[in-house]
Amino acid sequence: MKKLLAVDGNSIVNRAYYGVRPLSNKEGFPTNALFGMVSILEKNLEAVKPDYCAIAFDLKAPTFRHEMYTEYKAGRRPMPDDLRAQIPYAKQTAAALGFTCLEMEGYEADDILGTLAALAEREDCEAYILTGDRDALQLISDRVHILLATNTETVDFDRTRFFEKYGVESTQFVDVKALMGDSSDNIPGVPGIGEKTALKLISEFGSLDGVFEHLPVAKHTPALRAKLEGGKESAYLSQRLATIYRAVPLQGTLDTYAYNGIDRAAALRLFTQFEFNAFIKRFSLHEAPPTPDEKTEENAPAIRTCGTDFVHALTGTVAADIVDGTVFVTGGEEICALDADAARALFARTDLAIVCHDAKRVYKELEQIGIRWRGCVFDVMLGAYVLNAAENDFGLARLSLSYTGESVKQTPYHIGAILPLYRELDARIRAQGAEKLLYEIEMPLCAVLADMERVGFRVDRAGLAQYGEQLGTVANELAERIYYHAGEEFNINSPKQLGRILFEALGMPHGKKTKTGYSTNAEVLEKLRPYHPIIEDILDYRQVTKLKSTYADGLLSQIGEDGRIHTVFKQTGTATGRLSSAEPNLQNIPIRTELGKELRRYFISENNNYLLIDADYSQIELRLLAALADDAAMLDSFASGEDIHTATASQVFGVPREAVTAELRKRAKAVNFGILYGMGAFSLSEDLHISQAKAKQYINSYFAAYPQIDAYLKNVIGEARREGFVTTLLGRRRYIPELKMQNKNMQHFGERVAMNSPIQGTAADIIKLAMIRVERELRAAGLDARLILQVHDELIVECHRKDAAAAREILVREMESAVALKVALKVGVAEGENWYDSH
DNA sequence: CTGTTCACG
DNA sequence: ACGTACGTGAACAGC
Repeated sequence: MKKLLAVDGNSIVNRAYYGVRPLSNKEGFPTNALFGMVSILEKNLEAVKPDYCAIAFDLKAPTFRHEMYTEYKAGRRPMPDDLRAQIPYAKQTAAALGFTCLEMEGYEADDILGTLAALAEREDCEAYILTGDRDALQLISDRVHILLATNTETVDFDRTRFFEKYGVESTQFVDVKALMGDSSDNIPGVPGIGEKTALKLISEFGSLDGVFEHLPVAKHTPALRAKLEGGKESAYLSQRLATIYRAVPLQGTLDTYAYNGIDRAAALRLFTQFEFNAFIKRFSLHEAPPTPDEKTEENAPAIRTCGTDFVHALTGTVAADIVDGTVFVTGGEEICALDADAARALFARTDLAIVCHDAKRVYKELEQIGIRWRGCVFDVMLGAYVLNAAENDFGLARLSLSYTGESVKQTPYHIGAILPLYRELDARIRAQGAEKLLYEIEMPLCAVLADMERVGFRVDRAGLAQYGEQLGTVANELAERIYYHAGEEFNINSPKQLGRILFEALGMPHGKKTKTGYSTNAEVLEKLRPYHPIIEDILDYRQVTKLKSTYADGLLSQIGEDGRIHTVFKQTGTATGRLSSAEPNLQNIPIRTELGKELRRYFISENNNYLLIDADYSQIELRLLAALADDAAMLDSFASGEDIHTATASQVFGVPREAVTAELRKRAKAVNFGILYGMGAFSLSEDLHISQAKAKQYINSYFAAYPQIDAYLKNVIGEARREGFVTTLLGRRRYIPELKMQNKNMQHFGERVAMNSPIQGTAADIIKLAMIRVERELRAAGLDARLILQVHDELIVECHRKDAAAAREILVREMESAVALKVALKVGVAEGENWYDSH
């Protein structure tokens, strides 16, 4: 039997809106109801596998029910603005998913659904009505199911299920409503009669008519009889209001609503706009539609237009195109299958400007086949990152759609997408004054990063393995002791099991709870230390197993055949402009505890003839805060060369510098850090274990001591609110949609982001510039030295001993002079045979 | 696949 | 009543 899926659009969108946490795209447009709707529709398309699909919406205009009863649906809270804004898109989106959208003046969505259900019954078809509204349950019949969507699940109500739940037939449901009323629709019912009484009456007398026909003879309590007598008229009005009308003048047969699958182009366009990347993936919208027959020849028209000898050789490997003398290249997975000679000829040409997507990858892939090429003039991925670092998909497909409105599916290589994208991005970058950032920082940097990744960092494999074994022994001993204390063996790594042991078996007082249970993090355990010796063992166990699994074992598995670890630097991975490091992450190698710091002894130089030189910016973020805010007091402190936290302590606590104790300095340091993050009194009080009042007092004193910092931070927030984004020194943008959201917590988060991002991002701009200059100077001086790692404010160079002094000088000089600000940038430097000694 | 925890700047 | 300092990546548990 064929199946119809008919959806109450308003009801489902409404459920979705309240069921899904607030979401928005980078422009601040709310998308949570849309997200929820797509999710529900997808699930039910999958479950029902319908032959016909329709979705009905209410219109604003009054319906026949309002004519009957002017109070109908009165007193409803108006739809929230951010939900209303999503409704037109909900219609478009449902249509893109293959639903025929229906709306009819004078009728509600329910009536349309009722009419469709009746149509389905006439055409011998099974109907599934998807709604969140129980009113629709009256439509249930042998052929009509109601899929009742709640926040957590969708329940399939058929006749049996309905009877089990309510004890009456679905056809009697309207009469129940007629008695009990419905506060959400403002249907009056009989005053004083609720659901229980209504169900009892209808099940006893069969119908509303039955109830009133038997009224003279039925043995009701006097009170009930009085209510019924007084409420007869209201009951019959309510019955008419509650009855879904099943003869809405719809045109056509069921075939009008035939389901033809989703409109991939439309869905991709909408999902891209909403930034529903998970759905783009789930529906495979980025893949070419499955038409394998035509693939081979027809799908690569752009390649065929590249009618020159060398590009011909690239067919099926690199995507390349020549337009106006420009070759466009994008990194493909199979680039290593290139004909090397043809590629060498292509990349040796100096008369071509070559534009890529993900140039670093192209550089590295070419290197695999022995071609060193660093000549990309524009990387569309980096171009988009400069325009808004807060995006998270910088894939070519998404960029094309967002910036040129083209969906790229004509070839697997997206060739034609690159030129229009390049033109659009270049224009936008110039318009926002970020040319220098792209052309002088990100583009040259990606070449530097490609080299750093290729060179890698040597690791002492045997030493690291031995360290790992020691950790293993210690972990086992600790585990035994923990089991002994607990009186049983359990998985210490499972917060759930650990919580059970600590807070149930051993009965310790639990602190915070997480979404899923008790919190067992280090902060909580620290407070439990005095209660039981098991706590110390657990903390030690956590530390030791973390070191072993993530670092000892984890890093060992990543050592290449050359004895070195080759991390991947992600250049578009952070919202602030920083790099990130992955596979493995070399930017989070332990240093804060001695046991962890030992790891750094196994990060070594190439051999005895080489050294590691480690240079790091001292307090770069605080210095930038002083400079960006142009705060006289803090600039003075830096200019005088004194310890900044001591100076802050002196200012904030009003004591002479000589009187600043270690404790005061510690507190000032916490405040300095907190300010960078836009911290509030609560967090500072937690951090320093002081009262919130005291913390507030510290913050007030701080801003009194540094009034320009206060003004600067307020100003940044105001600007971010007006413009929608914040900018770094070199013009990198981060859009902050959170500032426009209704949710207060999100707004506060947006404010903290607005305060922190320009500082963190400017520091990132600066060290990137320094990296380019350092690498260039090392080459220019002909030194046997190269950059191998960056850790946000720190650069590591591997260098032959004979060149160490020169390399060290270049590092410090180029880092300190990368930009000229009102504050000096200071660099500390050290060297050694391993990272432990060189830091 | 998500949540928790913890490593870094 | 809630949540509460910015930015990351990896391992593990458990659904």
